[in-house]
Amino acid sequence: MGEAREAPPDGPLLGIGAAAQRLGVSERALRYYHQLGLLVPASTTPGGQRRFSPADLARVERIRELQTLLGLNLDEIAVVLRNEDRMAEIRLTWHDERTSAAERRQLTQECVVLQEGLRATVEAKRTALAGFLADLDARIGRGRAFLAEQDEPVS
Amino acid sequence: MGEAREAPPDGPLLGIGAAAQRLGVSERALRYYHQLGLLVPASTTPGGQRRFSPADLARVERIRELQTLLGLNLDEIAVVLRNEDRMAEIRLTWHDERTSAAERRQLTQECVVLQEGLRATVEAKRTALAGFLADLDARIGRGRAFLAEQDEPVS
DNA sequence: CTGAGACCTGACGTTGACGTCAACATCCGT
DNA sequence: ACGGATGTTGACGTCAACGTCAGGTCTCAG
Repeated sequence: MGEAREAPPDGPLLGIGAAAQRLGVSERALRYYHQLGLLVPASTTPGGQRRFSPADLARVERIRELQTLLGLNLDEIAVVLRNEDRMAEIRLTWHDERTSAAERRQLTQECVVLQEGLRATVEAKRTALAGFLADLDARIGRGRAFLAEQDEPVS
Repeated sequence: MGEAREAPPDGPLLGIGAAAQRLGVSERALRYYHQLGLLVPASTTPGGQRRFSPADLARVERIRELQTLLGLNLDEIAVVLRNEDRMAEIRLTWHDERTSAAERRQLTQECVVLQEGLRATVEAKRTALAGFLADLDARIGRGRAFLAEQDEPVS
């Protein structure tokens, strides 16, 4: 308990090129996410270059997931991520500090409500997808039946 | 058998304004879909105005579904729809005509393969969504636990 | 037959999420 | 200390999927 004060034991920090290559995204995208405040590099060199931690990379993966899987735009993703950040922050200052339990309760409440909103939309999407799959399976089944019927013309 | 030759018993045909309103999309979108060949109105007036059948409306709903649910772009959607159209067409000329059974078999085979490709991507998406939901539930669970713990400070 | 809508075809504008290029700055191995 | 790889900030370009005019045409109730 207490490895380092303000420096979480980051693994290797990557320059923007390496990070981009590892993630399979463009450097431009990473700069863009930074510009929007979606992604703040773990540190920057005195000269102003971005250095990305593994946690940063994970965050980018999450961004892409929210994009491709849920079809959220970057503004919506910002909301989701800010929420998750607050939850994490609250858990960090958990038994710590006396920042008023009631206040914390309030924040947590808000976050939970928002997450449940997200959950609902995700659930709806999954349900719709299931229906879609059933439909597809029906089509495929009919197609396969057709093919089988032609393989054995006379039973 | 033989209600009308080239006129399937369409219900009411709608003008583009009514169709758009009923579907909750813009007239521009409908014209755009038509322009791309995604949506061909059931008929057009001698003066060149589009008249949409219920089947056309269903098609638009499917387009939107493929957009929002699967995140496909209109080109990809065109592929999917053309496929489905061919399957339907084959089923229509089913016991009819002598357009070579082998040929039909070939087409069906192709369609089934494509549909299965789509199925795979949809399935993958659903799986990913399930993982996502589990993650969300975990977060929400932790939040709720926090709140409950504060409601009963001493057990 | 007529006129108020409804509709048509261009043609240009918009928005989100970057791509691309220019001109300059920084980092780091030797 | 140096130089090539790597990075930085603007600024403009792009692409899909429409939005938004303008200027003319079609439809259909009365």
